[in-house]
Amino acid sequence: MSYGRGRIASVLVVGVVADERGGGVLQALDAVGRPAGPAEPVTDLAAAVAAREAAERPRWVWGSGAALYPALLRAGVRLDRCHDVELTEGLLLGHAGRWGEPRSLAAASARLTGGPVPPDPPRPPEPPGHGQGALFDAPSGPPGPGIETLTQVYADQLARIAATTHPGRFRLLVAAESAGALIATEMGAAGLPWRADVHDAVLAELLGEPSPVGGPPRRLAELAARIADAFGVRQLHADSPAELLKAFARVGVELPNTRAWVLRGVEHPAVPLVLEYKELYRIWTAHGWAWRDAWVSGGRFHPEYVPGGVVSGRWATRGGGALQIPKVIRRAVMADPGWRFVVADAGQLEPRVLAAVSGDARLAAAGGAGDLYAALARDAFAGDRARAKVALLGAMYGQTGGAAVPALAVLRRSYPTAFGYVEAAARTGEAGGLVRSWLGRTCPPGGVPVTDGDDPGPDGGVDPQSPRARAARSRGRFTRNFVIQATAAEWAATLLATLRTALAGSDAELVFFQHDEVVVHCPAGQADAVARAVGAAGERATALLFGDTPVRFPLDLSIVDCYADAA
DNA sequence: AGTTTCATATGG
DNA sequence: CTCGCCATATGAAACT
Repeated sequence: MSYGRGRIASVLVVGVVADERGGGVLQALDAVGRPAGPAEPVTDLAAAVAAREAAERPRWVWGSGAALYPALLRAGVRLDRCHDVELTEGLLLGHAGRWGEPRSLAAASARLTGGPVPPDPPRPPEPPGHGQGALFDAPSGPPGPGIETLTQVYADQLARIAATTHPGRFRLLVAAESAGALIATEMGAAGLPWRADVHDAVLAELLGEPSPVGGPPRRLAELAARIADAFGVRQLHADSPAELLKAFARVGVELPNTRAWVLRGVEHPAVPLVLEYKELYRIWTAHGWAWRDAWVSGGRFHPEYVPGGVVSGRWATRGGGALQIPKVIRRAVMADPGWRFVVADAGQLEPRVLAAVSGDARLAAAGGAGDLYAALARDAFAGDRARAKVALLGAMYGQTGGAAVPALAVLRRSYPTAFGYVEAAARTGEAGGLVRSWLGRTCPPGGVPVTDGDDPGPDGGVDPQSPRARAARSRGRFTRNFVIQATAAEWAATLLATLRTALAGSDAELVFFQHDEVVVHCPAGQADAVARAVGAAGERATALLFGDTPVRFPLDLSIVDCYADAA
């Protein structure tokens, strides 16, 4: 078996719009977005798209993959690549400093022709029981933009992309973002294999039997009683921070809050009980029986992924908390019989991104090692890996206090170029400016710059305590981290898109993606080949983004039956 | 009664 | 002198 295939020399481009009756219009386009033939009205859009995909595998241009692709997928049509006008418009508006303006095809067209710009319609979540109803959900309002509108906006977007700071990079960003929309739809439809019986067993082991009346399960009720006992009271809601604070105060312990790390520093017989209660209570409410009934069906967990749902370009999810599945609950994620999971995790992704984008040769050399922190420690921290790590993380997050301060000074001295890179991003943000990721995603604008209209302090400077100054520093930390986090998201999205292409036509399916981690479900006999394909996708992503860089982006790969067993 | 904010947990 | 980034989800508490 082999994965991957060659590129076709010239990629055909076909625009597509849907009508409300399952039909639509196709339109071949040339390299600059002009019509390259007559518009082709069709009555069965899914069939027409499927036929064209099989014959030419074009790049599809459409208003919104989130709106069109689910119905195509339900009809059994899988597409190789697309240009998503709505996602691209969001990226272009951001690049132009017009973050937050409506980004729909209709809005983009209105800006082009000078008409009134309609606000983006709220996107209703896909109903959990999808699969019935019209092939393409009939919009309740007036008919959507036609094929001429689509082609005009597409051509305009191509021109605007060409005018960005780094057009080549921006094209990659648009391609990755568009592919992400396809993958998110496919992944949500496929779902993550989920064994309800194993989930039940985990819950029974942790929580005891569920209460028949919907109250807390047995072990939680027992813990609550023992906590009340330890405080010498009849009853106590351990999940209420206020009650807990009062209870501790009565036994002479004054606490600022009831966070776990605060409680851990307290000597009292109730503490270990409370900590256990918090942990189990969380699992019961957020990932217990009710969660399973709502989100798991047919042996799969079906979250709704939202690519680009986070300002940094990371994916979000709507409902189900798919990106916060606790480690213990991952025991329920089991491969089908005869199948395996290939789990790949990009270790130390963000510091490696800093090494690659900052142009700091010394840090880039360290980034060539399998363990960047260890290399950093050998190079500049007298072998102290822990100190090297807090220094680098502190620099990327904007830490200014605590034990990291001396380590940060070492970092600044040894890697001035890398340090200066994040410092510059922070200063730009503090001053109210915009920063961009490596491929050109732009951060949202901030508020008013700190120096304008702020009352001078006693020494004539700006009061660092003022709300405005605090907000400026907060925005500086945001922009400082944005240039790293957003670029890391781009690397991961590029890997994912590359991997999807490599796996196309095989039995392997992408079933999970979480920031810097991807899970593929495949027949056991193909697991080794899939693992190699994932590794190759990582190398391809590195080359596409950074070209010839000494920085490596190694993947921790494991082949497992159960997600919880992944390294 | 319904909505918003707070506190706390989870994930990266 | 305060000072670590991005999120989602829950229930309690505080609002309207």
